[in-house]
Amino acid sequence: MARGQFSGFLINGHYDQYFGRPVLVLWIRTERGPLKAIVQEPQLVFFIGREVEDDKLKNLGQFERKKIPLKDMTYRDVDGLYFQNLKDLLDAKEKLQALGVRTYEADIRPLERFLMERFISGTLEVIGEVKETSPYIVVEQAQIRAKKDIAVPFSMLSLDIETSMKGDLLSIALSQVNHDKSGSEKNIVFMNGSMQGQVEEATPVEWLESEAQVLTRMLETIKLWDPDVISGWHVVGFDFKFLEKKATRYAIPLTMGREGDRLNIFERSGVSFASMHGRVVLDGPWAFKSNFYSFSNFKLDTVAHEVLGVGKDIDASGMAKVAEIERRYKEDRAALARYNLLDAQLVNQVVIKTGLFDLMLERSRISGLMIEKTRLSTAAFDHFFLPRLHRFGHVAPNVLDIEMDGGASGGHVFDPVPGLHDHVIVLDFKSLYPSIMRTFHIDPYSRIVAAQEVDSGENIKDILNTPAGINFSKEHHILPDFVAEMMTKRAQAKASKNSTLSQAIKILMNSFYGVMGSRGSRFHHVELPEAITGTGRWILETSKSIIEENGNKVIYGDTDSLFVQLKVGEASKAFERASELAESLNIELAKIIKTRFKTTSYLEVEFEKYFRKVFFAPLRTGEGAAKKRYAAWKWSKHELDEQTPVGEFIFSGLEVVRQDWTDVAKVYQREIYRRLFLGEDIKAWTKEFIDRIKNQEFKDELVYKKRLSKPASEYKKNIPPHVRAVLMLSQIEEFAEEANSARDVQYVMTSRGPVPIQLKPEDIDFQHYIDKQIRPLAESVLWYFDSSWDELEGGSQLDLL
DNA sequence: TAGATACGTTGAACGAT
DNA sequence: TCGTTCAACGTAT
Repeated sequence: MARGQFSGFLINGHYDQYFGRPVLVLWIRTERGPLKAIVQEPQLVFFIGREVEDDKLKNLGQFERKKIPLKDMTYRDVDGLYFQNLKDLLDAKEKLQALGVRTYEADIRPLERFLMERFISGTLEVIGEVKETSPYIVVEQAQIRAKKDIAVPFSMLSLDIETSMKGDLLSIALSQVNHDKSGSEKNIVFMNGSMQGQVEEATPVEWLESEAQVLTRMLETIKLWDPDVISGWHVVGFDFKFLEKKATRYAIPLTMGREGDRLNIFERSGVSFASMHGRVVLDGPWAFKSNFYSFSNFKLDTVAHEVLGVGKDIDASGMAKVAEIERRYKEDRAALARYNLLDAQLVNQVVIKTGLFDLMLERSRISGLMIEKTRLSTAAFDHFFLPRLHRFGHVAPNVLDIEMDGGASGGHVFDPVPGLHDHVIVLDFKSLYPSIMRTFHIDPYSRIVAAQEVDSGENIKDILNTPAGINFSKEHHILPDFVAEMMTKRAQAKASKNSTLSQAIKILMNSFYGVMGSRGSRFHHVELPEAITGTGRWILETSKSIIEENGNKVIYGDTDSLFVQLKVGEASKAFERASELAESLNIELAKIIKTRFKTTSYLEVEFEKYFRKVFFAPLRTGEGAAKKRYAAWKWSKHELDEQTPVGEFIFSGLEVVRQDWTDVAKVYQREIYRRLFLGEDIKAWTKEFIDRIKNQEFKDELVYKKRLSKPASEYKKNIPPHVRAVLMLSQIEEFAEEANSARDVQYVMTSRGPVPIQLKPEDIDFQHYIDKQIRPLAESVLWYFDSSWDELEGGSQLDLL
């Protein structure tokens, strides 16, 4: 056996036993192909208090207890318990829990512990005995260490199946690309049936005789093409589940994994996941959502259209789509193959064009989590925090041992002044919560150090008391340094135009506050989020005072933003004045923080945007103006000098941005605010608009769209309109199945009440739309002119006379 | 195989009139 | 019929 050295990107891995000995298996994408690294004898350990008597450990099987120089987070000494295999460790954890003996870090899995203790994040180096080189490299006795700045090309296979209404497998399309954008592409469609229709070169089809043959050829092809990533649109919840049923029926195991292992499908809190050895599963909509992409909706057609400007081959949805698929299967299988393959290709294209997979890789590099786990914020926190905590001499509790508490209050929102305001600038604190953590040394470790200092009365000058009255250590901390490192990296990424890396860092930093506030984190303590939000509120209030002492008025603000009204004379130099205000606020805040807290401020206020006009609508229920709801006319600098500035209309929180309002309401609201800002007529136009609705001009803009948070039949306390619509659908046999599994619904209001659009109702209640979708939006603005809806109607009646 | 809180609006449900 | 409460949804940050 020759020794070899490789470097690459960690795909995934797992704990296993080889010949009775524990090992970790790591799948790595290297420049020289896929590699399976086997690490012998990973450390299997958790901790218990030193005072726990050996007596209590009698029935735990084989383990070794060692004194180690570590304490828990209340400064109690701990010992390590070292095990021979994972099962013994988990058994011991259970038994000790039953005995009421507290364990520490017993819920950390061996692979994760291995990676974090070596500071491995995404890329790594493997040295060891090369056992095999084909079809993948196998390295035994592998030694692994972190290695940075490695780029390797991933190959991605997109899979899409077509099925009939009664559950036959019609075809499977596979499309594989290299993720390096080289453009090379492999395509195939396996069709269950004989050749039919006009076959084109771009759509290679294999005509097969049975579902079993289609399945078998798919598995053979995946093995041959050997992709690093398998993707698809709802590929887990639909395609994989469907294939699994067929596989069971024909006793053909779904050996899609890199070493011929079966596809593993499992559920967690109602969501389906899938995994296999050596390949990443990338489910399009799920991956886009968990990476904070936003589209009008998450249908492949919509996303493809918004990203690529192209659509699917079959322009229909629901039953019509299924019908067209079946028609093609009967009459034109080549056309079905084209459609099937196009869907598979579209998934690859949107993933590449949006940079989704690049972002997933960057998040893996930055967080240290494996690609499929990058959404797990608490795990990401553990990954950087735990090894550092150990080096400072402490172990962490299990997640389940975290104390429940009332939770912390959140950010501050100012009461806006209702009505129209001229010349308003918006100042924003850049990454407010991370910069608060950095400035005020907010961190699980610095909190326990300060608590210890208070208890012992030693080193009191080390203590920083935050505005919320919570203590942290100035000198001893982990998170503030990590935040500093991330901020520096992000600045470099921005300077070198690496927006993907910058985004990955932003996502990670933004998760810290949530993690510390979450009872799903082993580091949760209510004082941590409370110190952050409390400091945030103090900063916002202090900033308001500073600005108002200088004669400008703060008319609104939310968590990390301040809306400042310029004075009459300042309007013509709005942009210069805005930058000055931001700069002087930074300086003033830093001074106050230096004086009061004896620490350096890393807070940074930025001038965000200039609103020529902004309108805060009155509350529909109660006094004053609504928070988190405004419309604005934003100008850029050059527009100050233009005769007819165009600007941009901004809607925040208003109906325009809500998907549960109808299009007719949105069309109306956009226009009424445009007219408000430009000083054009509103009343006559509104009357006209109402008439247009009555004249049925907006027949296609009347659909309500709403999601269901649970199956329609489970709504018990009350039955809202959108649920009524689904229940109506479920009464009709043709739609019953669709209705029972519906996660969202589209309906229109008729004289019979809400009716789902599938039933194509004709008796639309136009008056409902006028009263419920237009009137409230009109009244918000009419209020400003001391006018009312009734007045409008009255006027309309007068006109008739 | 758990990031957070703050907020507004609608309409059903319910009890009092 | 009216007023109040609250479930449900979607949003801002």
